[in-house]
Amino acid sequence: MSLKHAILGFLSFRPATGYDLKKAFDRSVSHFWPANQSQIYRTLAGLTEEGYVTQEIIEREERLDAKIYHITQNGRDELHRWLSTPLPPQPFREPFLIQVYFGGYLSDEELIALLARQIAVIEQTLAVYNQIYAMYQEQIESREDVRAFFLSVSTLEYGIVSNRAALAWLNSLIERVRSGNYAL
Amino acid sequence: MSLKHAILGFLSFRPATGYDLKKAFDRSVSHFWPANQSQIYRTLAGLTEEGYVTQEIIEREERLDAKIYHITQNGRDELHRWLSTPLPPQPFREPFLIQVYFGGYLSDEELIALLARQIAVIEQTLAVYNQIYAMYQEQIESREDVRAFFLSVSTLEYGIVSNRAALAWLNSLIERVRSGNYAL
DNA sequence: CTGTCCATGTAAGGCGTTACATGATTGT
DNA sequence: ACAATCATGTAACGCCTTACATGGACAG
Repeated sequence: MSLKHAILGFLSFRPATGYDLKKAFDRSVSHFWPANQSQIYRTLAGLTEEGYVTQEIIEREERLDAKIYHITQNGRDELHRWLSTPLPPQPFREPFLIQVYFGGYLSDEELIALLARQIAVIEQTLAVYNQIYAMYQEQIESREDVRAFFLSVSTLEYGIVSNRAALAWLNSLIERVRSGNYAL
Repeated sequence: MSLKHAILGFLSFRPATGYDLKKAFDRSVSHFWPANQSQIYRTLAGLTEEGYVTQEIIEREERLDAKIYHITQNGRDELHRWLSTPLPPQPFREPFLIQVYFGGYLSDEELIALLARQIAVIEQTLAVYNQIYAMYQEQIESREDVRAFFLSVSTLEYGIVSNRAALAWLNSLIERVRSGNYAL
């Protein structure tokens, strides 16, 4: 379960509430690990039981208590252990590719529409990634933790290069469908 | 739920048992849609209820009945409808990138080992994909359904180009970690 | 006679999503 | 007056995985 370790990672930077964590995810790793709110709370409960984090409870009369989570030494050890542990190959599921796989049932028009839509989606994603990347480029000079920062930003690079590859493939596919050149 | 439609896709080629389908998945789309046996059986039950497939029951005394599934016209319609329907953007989860994101906690050695392992895994995958692709290249000339065949094979191309992009990124990352050049 | 193939499923549990529910504070 | 932000959670459901269970046929 990687959500667990991603949460430990964020808590290793600073203590946070579940709400803070949700924002941290959305701001940084959501492009390769979208996290959902209710699950963050459930995972935090689990981490507390396992002794990887502790709760600092802030009572707020009339409302539910606010809870600030702190990582324990145990939690830091577990994080480091996991970071250097090879992960088993991950199953990868891409429904869009199923559509292409059975694309023989679609007309050229339908097929090209399908591909063009996908291109539009990816181009939008890339525009966002590029913008964020540019922002990081400005920031990096003034940072003390250059190495750690660089590594975290490199995951965005991954997003950019893999989306570019997908885009090139889609464009070439449209071209070949249009020209009827079905050579491999 | 795309498994449903992938199954309909295979049944549109020919009737099959759950067992046959499992093999069909493993042989063709497992690189972007690994399917698991128990789920295939459950999904087939659902498809039957929905009227997209029918069961031809072969009784085998002493053993569980064998069931051959046939797609109905309703099922073909549903397949076509789904194939041309835009899919909502898919959440994408890659735990390896979480490891890189928090890679600041690892030493250069640990980090490079992590990246090198990933490179090895991808290179192996690519070797397999390339081999299968070469096999298809030989086959395509003698096929009548060139267009449909071409489209199904193009999903393998996707696997190849996206893995190549990942590989290039990993190599560049190792290089930069080694040289301590943390520029973006 | 051991293992692999064929062929079916059930059970249990984890991960993840969507929807719902509460309530104070701050900004427009 | 209304919406957004802060902050917590529960409930229900669906997808997917892992493990387990059965049993004939056939090949080495």
